[in-house]
Parts: sequence; structure tokens; C-alpha cells
Amino acid sequence: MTMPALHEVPSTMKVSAIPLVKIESLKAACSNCNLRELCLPVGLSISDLEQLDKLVGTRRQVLRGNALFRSGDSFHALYAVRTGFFKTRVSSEDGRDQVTGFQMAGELLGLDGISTDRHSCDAVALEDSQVCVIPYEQLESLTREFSELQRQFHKIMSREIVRDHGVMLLLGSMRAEERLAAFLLNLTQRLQARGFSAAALVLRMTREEIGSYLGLKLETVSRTFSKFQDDGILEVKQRHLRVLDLPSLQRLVNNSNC
Amino acid sequence: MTMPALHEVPSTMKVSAIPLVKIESLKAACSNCNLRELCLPVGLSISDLEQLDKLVGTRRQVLRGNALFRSGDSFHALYAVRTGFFKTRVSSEDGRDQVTGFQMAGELLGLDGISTDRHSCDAVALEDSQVCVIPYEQLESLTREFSELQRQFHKIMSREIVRDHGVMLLLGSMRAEERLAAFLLNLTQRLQARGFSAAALVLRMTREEIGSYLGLKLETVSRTFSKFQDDGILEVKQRHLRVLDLPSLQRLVNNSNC
DNA sequence: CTGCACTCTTGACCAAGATCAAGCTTGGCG
DNA sequence: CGCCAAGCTTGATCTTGGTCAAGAGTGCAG
Repeated sequence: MTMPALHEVPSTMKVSAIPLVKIESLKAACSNCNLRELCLPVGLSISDLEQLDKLVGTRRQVLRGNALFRSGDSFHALYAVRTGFFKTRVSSEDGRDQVTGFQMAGELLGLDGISTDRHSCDAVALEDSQVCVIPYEQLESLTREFSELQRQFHKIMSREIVRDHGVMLLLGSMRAEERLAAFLLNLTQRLQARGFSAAALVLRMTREEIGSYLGLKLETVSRTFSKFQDDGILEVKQRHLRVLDLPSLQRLVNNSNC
Repeated sequence: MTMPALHEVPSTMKVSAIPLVKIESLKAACSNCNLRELCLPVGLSISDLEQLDKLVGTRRQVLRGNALFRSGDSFHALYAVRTGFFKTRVSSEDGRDQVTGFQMAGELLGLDGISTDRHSCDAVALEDSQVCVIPYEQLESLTREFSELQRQFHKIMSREIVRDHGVMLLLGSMRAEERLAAFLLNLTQRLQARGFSAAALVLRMTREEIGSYLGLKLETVSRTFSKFQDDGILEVKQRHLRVLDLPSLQRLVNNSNC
């Protein structure tokens, strides 16, 4: 039996095959990209898009387990996920670390580096991935010329701040079941926005990574998945999930004190 | 006995007295402001500063307990705290809320509003405060003209993202004592950057607000303060704190597993 | 000054989730 | 094909911080 992979591309979004060699030399083209409604180009006119094409120079491939950048690396560019899946992670001096987010196609990585010209987190590919490289100096000049691009860029940064506040709410005031439910709802919504089924998904991350993101231990994540399965809310087969009772998940998140 | 208030202005930063009536009509002037090394103007040349003066039009007073803006309000401007102290807070549907930050002089409020043109959190004054109003449309045009201002603005947004990641690390992986120690260290550092003593401070927020920010209940915050006092790390008299053993606080945060 | 509301402290008890431990599943590789 | 490592599940027990409750300190309003 084959379940649909999390990032199997639906037919409406199929991209032409890309030769894996010499990918650095491949020019990206936002104006042709099927992610342009999700990514940096949102709301841009055709002519603005052509300007963006000049900026987004190359693609870069990152194999599963490798880092796109690491905390301390000097900052030169932002990265738009083209295919694949990433996690970002911050670490404290004493070695504990915290997953701060999971990024999928169309999402931007590297905004943390702007503040000090050095990255302050690691971005690690959870599957073989490709990103579009957006040189930051050039993006800054282009946003000075094109106000729509400027507007969109600012919105993306602000959205990241709002997202982070939502995670703080989750970490600061939700119980384990609520956290996992919120996490699953968020994942399915983002997958749906990319044309995937909201009901069947394949997790790209381990229980430990989910736990780190949610401020829980991996055993608690595992137990909570089992409980959701017992309650008929989910079907769980390792990383293959099927959402059987979406309303229950939503109730867990919204109406949690009952 | 009078302890120094948290925001008593040290002599090197003293501002001229401001009439409290008709404050809306008072022109702010970044080029004269004693906060210019902490606020939006960081790194700007004299001529850029004069441009910024034209932008930052008015000040606004917010009395203790009142909101500068609320979640759902339409977004028009950013606000730079000139005097006073704020908290920001997000709420979930079911009424739980989470304090996402405390802002003091020189810090920017309202970045959350850029993403959807509506604010997504409340900003509430914890003491009588004044803010400089920075109309956002005008800021966007000005940053298109002045690359140094643009750079600084982007750094501020990015710094907020990095700060939020730090809070996630705290909420996701630290124990109560570590959280409170990290909170206190952060506060004292920011006060120090503003010319105040790092040793003696007056909290502007309740135990409940600290608890909400740190993902703890107010009783736990209170108990942990008491423990720090018993251990000789702090002197606690209601909201008046004196840090007696800074290295211990730092050890609690960095070397927490021991 | 007095009383009330708000905030803070402290104690006793409880429960959610962490920890420790054992065993199972899956997939890659010799 | 069988082995091993990584990841996952589940059980037993423990700990941290939450909950509930009582009372003390502080400051403002009448």
C-alpha cells in the first residue's frame, strides 16, 4: 500500500524535472514558479516579477540532514524553500536546543540573520530539498525601487513575528493534547494551501523534533498520538497520519478548558 | 526610604519637562531625543535624522492600564516608547492569554500589524507612558529613499524575530528557576543599556504578568522569588528587587542541568 | 483614619508530564 | 536474508509546577 507522500506534488503544481548536477548554475525564475502565490512574489505585477527574476539568482540543493546555514554563519542571503522541508533550531550555551519552526515550499528562511549580519539559528533539511537563493543586499535595493515588493517583504517579516507569538501562546498556556492538536491543524492547513489533502499526511520529522517544537518530551508526543488514535481522531502508522475527526481537533484547540 | 524608580531618568539622559496637556500636538524630534542611540535612529547620519524628524509627527500619552492598540484594531502606525513601560499580549479564542513581551524606552511597538493591516495583539501601558507615533505609510516611503533607515528598520524587525526565538527556547526547555533568572537578567541588561543600575530595580508588572510571560502560574513566580531570596541571590520587597548575586543568576541560566 | 480591593506569600495536596526502562517496528546494508 | 541502528510505543514511577485555600501587606477612596 502506498500512501501519498507529504510532498508529492499534485498534478496542478507539477514542475519539470530538474537535473541534480550543476544546480548552482540554474537560474530561478519567480515569474514561472508555481509557488509564486505563496512566496515572496505575492501581489507583484508582471513587471515587478521580472525584476525579481533578476534578483533570485541561483538555486541550491540541501540534502536531508544537512544544514542550509548554522548559527554563527555570516548572513548574505534569504532562502525560499522550493521543494522539501526544513526545521529551524536555536541552541542555548549549555547545549539544549529548541526547534523554532518547520518550513515547507514557499516559506522563507534566514530572516534571523538580518539583525546582526550573522545567523542565530540552524536551518536543517528534513528531506532532500531545494531553495532559491535571494541575495540580501540586492533584495534591499530592489525593495527601495519597487514598493509592492517592499510591502510584501515587510508583511512576510511581520507574519513571522505574529506566528512566533502564536507559538508562545501555545508553549505558555496549552496542555500537551492542545499543543499537538494545534500543531496538526497548522500542518494540515499549510499543506492544504499547497494543494495537498488535509486528511492524509506524512510527517517529515521525528517525535523528538515535534516534541522540541512543542515543548514536550518525545514519549509524551508518542502517547498523545496514541490517545488521539484511541479516541478515533487520528489514524497513526509511524509517520503516516490520517485525520479522521477534524472537528474534534479544532475543539481541542479552541475550547480547551472543557 | 526611597528606592530608585525603575524609570527615574539618570542625569545624563534627563529630558526637559513636557506639558501634559495637548500632547498630541507636540512635535517629536528624533534628532534631539536622548533615546536616539537605542531607537529607530541608530546609525543614521545627521541629514537622515532630519528626514526622520519630519516623519515622526506626534507623541501620544497612554495612561496606566490603557491600551495603545488592541487586537483587531486597524494598523496605521508604529510606536516608539519614549517614556514608560508596556506589555504586549495575545489571546486565544477561548480567552486564555499570553504576555508576549515587555517594552521600555526606545523599543518599538506595533510590528505585528504590518502583516494583515490589523493588530494581532494588545499593547497595554503598565505605567503612564508616552510614545512617538510613526505613521507606517510614511515610514515605508522614507525607507525607500534612505537606505540606512531601511537597514535599521529591517534590523529591528529581525531582532524581534530573534528575541521571540529566545522566548520559545525559554518556554520550551527551561525550568521555573531558569526562566525567572533569564527574565531578570534580560531586564537588568536592558535597564543597564538605558543608564540605570543593574542591581536595583522596580518591577512594573505583577507576578501574574511575569507568570504569563514565562509560562508559569503567579504562585510559582512568587515561590521562586522567595527561593532566590532564601538563597541570597535576590532581595525581594514586593516589586522592589535588588540583585545580590549576579553570577548565580547567570549560572542558573547557562549551566542549568547542574 | 478606616475599609476594601488588589496583590503577594505560603502551605497542603494533586496531576500532568518527565524520567527510566524495556521491548517493538522499520529500513538500510553487509 | 538477517543484523543493526534509529525511531517509536508503552509501562511504572517520580518530580515539578499547578491548584486550592487562607491570610498578610499595600494603597487608594471615602
